[in-house]
Amino acid sequence: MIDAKWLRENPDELRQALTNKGVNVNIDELVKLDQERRDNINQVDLLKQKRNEISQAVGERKRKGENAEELIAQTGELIEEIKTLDNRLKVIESVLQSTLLTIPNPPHASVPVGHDPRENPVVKSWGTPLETTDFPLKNHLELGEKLGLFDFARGTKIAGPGFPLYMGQGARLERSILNFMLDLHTQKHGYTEVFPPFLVNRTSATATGQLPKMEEDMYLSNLDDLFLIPTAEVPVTNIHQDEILLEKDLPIFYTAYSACFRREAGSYGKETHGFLRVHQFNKVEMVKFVKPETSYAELETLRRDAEEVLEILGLPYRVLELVTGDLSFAAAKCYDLELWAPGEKRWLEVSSCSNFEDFQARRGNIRYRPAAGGKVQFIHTLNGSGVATARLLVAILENGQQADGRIKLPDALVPYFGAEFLD
RNA sequence: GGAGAGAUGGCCGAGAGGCUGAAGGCGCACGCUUGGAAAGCGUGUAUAGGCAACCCCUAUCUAGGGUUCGAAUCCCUAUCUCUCCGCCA
Repeated sequence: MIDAKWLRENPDELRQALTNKGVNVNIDELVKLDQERRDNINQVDLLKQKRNEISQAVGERKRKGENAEELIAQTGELIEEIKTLDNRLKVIESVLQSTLLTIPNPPHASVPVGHDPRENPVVKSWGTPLETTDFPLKNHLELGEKLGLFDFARGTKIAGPGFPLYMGQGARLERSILNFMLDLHTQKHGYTEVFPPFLVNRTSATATGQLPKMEEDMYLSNLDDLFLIPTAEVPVTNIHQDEILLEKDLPIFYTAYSACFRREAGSYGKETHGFLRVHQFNKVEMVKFVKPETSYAELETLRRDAEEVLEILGLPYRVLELVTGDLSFAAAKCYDLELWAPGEKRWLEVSSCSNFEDFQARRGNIRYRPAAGGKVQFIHTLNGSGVATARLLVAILENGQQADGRIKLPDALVPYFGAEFLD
């Protein structure tokens, strides 16, 4: 959420930032509403002060055993007025609040301005994408079918399209990958492992920015008003919802496995075969709570932590810096990591690393107390996939395929999987 | 699902219509003391909003309503926590 105070002082800056993000918001309306709110507060506070003074005087007289009837008689009108103004204020604040919740985070000044995802600059490439081999390259579906790694038809029978069913070595490989990533982040990168709830309430989904605008992208259990999480970011960021952290405890790094559930409404058509776009997938997420002045440095190390997963696995990847128009609702800056899938002959997004600055912290009321004293401040939150599988699995299969039909696993996975090859 | 009990500041815990933004303790910070530390002593220590303002004013004792000139305190509702019973991986 953006700061109303900042908005009132920098309406033009906000207007430009939102234009860059490709969003149209009536800023003048908001500024007006904010002004109305403050006028109302000034009025009603004055009346309340008067009422409190009278009440106090009544108290004093009663203690002395004196009559206070004429004082009490003075309050009738005052109280009615306070009620009226308080009610009006409540309406104004709820409209203002709900409007503020629909305003996306303005992009950071360093983010390249653009609207088309094809404009996202490639800021890094690692490894050499596998283009040709002396045998025909298969895609993950063909490879998986041959080795019996998953069964999409039965997954569809059980739940519906987009709900993958892993079988045998496929199931084991998925689990191995997740364990490998969790171990890397906890043992080498200094994250604390958490295992969060997979359903969250509205407050949590609002804090991270999924609500109110992306409700139709999530699965909802109507009876309980709980949402299946689209990413572990939601429950993990909300660990410290409504808390005041101590500076000495920052930064806080969490990593979590979770299944992720996405309705992917309106994305039928291309890119949907196999694992490329599914309703349920597995992901290891990294979440950081940091002091504001460090968040951009933390974004870079977060990205490095994600990159390292791919480097240790020996998978060629590239990093894109998202242009303003491609940034998500809550992000101020974001990098996407993409893996090369030689069978699909395309890049697959397996990680998004974002700095939300204080956007989520404001919505979730996550703050910290500076050690030197002074005012409590909003912290900055970041998160990044470290990384999302299903798609990672695709890249491992397609990059590891051999002429004889077997799949060679990256060395780092062998201890987890218990064998060098899928066969 | 049934029956009870409870929810107060970073934590523990008083308070039972006005003098309570809230005693006392712990913790924390600073100072004194000390060769240094511990102990001891002293001082300070919630958040948000309004405002140019650390003065001031308003609000906040789980949340939302109500009674009252005045509510942490009384009434209603909701939520959460705990205990017991039932069911259950």
